[in-house]
Amino acid sequence: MNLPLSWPRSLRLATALVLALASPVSARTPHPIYDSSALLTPQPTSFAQCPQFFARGIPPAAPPAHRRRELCYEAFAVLHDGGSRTPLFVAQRLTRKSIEDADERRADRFFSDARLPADERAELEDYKRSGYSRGHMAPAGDMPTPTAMAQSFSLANMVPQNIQHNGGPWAKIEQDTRQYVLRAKGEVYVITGPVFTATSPTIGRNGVKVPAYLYKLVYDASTQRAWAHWQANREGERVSAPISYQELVRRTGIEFLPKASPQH
DNA sequence: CGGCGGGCAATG
DNA sequence: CATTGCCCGCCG
Repeated sequence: MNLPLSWPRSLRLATALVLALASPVSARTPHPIYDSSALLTPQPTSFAQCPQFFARGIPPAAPPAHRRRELCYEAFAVLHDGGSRTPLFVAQRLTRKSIEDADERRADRFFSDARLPADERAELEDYKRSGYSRGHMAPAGDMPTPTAMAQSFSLANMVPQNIQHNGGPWAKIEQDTRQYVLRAKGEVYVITGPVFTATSPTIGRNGVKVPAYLYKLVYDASTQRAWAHWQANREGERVSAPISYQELVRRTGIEFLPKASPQH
């Protein structure tokens, strides 16, 4: 897409977004990046409509539960849990090219995801002065387009994360993952999520659950090798040695890389 | 040390 | 509501 370079940068950016979203925007509509409804309305709410984020096109097999909702975004997919008001997992497909494109300016505009029912979603006030940071599952630093960058700030992509861990060891794991993808032969599928315990605390009026652990599964489709990072969500936690795929499945109860879709 | 990427909050 | 400045940890 080539828009006139004589236009102001903001106009070119806004126009590109409007075309990309293929949604009519009136003259008084806010800048698409800053309008969560325009950001999300065209996005499907079933994994069947975004299989590209899953290895072999097959989403993880999680034990059935109520108040779980599938959300597709431009560069990632979320299984959201209304009980914890957080994602259960967030899936991405990364390639060398997508990482090379991941040079967008950080959007830094968090928003509550209006596609979720009000009694299932986190609000900005829940995180404010909670002592926890809004920790991306699909990292902002992975996002290859302005729209994907903006969408990554949905609270449906966030969990309450220890501030030091998020900015330290966890950020390093995210960087290491990007470095791995830059050297990989083809597609790398990454699934990131929280793990709660019976005594997990909550934050805010809506009771957003604070995870005890965070995991990040990395699956290199070209080598068929998989491993997982497993980190306690607490201050002082260091980058720990990766665990096996099977050990991650055992700890979470989620079969992240099923060989085939479940039979009905 | 500076740059970068993970965040935060105060300010008009 | 958008800008701006700031903190922190990691890395070259």
